[in-house]
Amino acid sequence: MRLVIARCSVDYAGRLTAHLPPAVRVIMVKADGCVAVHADGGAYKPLNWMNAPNTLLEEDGRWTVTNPKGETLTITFDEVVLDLDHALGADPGLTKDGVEAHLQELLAEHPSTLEEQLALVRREYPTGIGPVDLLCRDADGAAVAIEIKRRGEIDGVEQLTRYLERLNRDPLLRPVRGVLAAQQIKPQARVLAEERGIACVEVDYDALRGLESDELRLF
Amino acid sequence: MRLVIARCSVDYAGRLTAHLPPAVRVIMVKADGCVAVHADGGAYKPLNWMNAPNTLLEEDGRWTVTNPKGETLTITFDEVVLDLDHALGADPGLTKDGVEAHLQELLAEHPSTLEEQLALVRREYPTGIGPVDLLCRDADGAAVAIEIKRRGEIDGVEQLTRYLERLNRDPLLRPVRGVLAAQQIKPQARVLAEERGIACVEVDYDALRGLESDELRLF
DNA sequence: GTGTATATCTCGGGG
DNA sequence: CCCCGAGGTATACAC
Repeated sequence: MRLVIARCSVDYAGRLTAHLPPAVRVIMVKADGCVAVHADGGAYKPLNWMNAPNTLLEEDGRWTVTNPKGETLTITFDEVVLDLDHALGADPGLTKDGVEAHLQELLAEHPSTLEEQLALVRREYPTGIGPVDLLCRDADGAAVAIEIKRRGEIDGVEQLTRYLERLNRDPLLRPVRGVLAAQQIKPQARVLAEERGIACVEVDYDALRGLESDELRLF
Repeated sequence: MRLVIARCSVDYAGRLTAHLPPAVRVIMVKADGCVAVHADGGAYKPLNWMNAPNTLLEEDGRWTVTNPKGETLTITFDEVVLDLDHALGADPGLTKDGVEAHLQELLAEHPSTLEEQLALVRREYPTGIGPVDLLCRDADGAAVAIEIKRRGEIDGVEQLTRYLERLNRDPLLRPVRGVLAAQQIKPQARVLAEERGIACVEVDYDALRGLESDELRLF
């Protein structure tokens, strides 16, 4: 990782055109070649950047970063305050918990927490325009498509609506109804879902994890 | 801007739980208080971070960053390689060109590039669930709702569909048809749009800018 | 503040 | 490679 503090101006030309007038900034060059120009504020996002892979041409008072797509980032230096380089080595990486994937696992294991006697047919059931999270059969054997979100919003209702429209073309599945399952469902998503005959179920993530650990205790 | 290079482990607890095992990383603390932990690769996004506003509690070998929502980022230091602080001052900020806003301006000025004799009624016409980019009247006086995107994708078709459903409830406007205008329209968006009777127009941004500069030359 | 749409979104997975 | 979906999305803007 190379860290440069310098008074500089920056120009980006690619997906858009952007310009930074001269000021003192921090330039971060990582081992994979990516370059980021940071100001002293404004969250973690850099003012300007260029992701790897790219090539860095270092000339007198000017860097030109070019990527294979033909985008360029040009940094023009007025004054360099600091320029240091320190190898960090590979990072072991981040471990996460609590995301939608885990919620999907838990609900796939315990579909009856959404609705009595609901039985899983398949996770990630393909529809031609993307996979629906869970396909189930209810107590009467009717198909139920379930979309799982951490937060239920309008997008999720739209997504499930598209899947339902597709699934209902299949004579072997028809009629398919929809369930939106989320830890929290926004009122306007609930309204839109109800207009479309889609059920909404709020899911208790911690309770589901409890079920899971109860099962583990049995073995 | 404070820059620390250190062997450290990091834990985040908030919207999810995440852990970083010990390794050498760069920690960036900006003037606004935001903290970002960077590895030596992987684009501009930090491995872990905490945005402003927050409070940084610096203890012996451990930083605890807490924000008002109750999320915490804990950095435990094994060894500090470097710790420097340099005030950068305020940044004049980025100037951009080529985004949707400019495309909207240009098309509001030249609606006839989308369709002959099309005339602007209003930009950002309110619908109750958000504003439609342009509302126009065509050669026959019929209302046309136009959604403008840099890239036309399924989301844009969904969005315009929602607006059209709303606008068509208004007896003074009805019937309203839709046009999706974008620099590039993806095939699957085109298919969905056509299924719904929405026209697709690909827009030449450079040609529009040319029109604009031609006009400027007349004055 | 909520709701809505944008982003040089980034990032990862599957075909 | 593109398509698609998720994100601790972040960010801006209107109501």
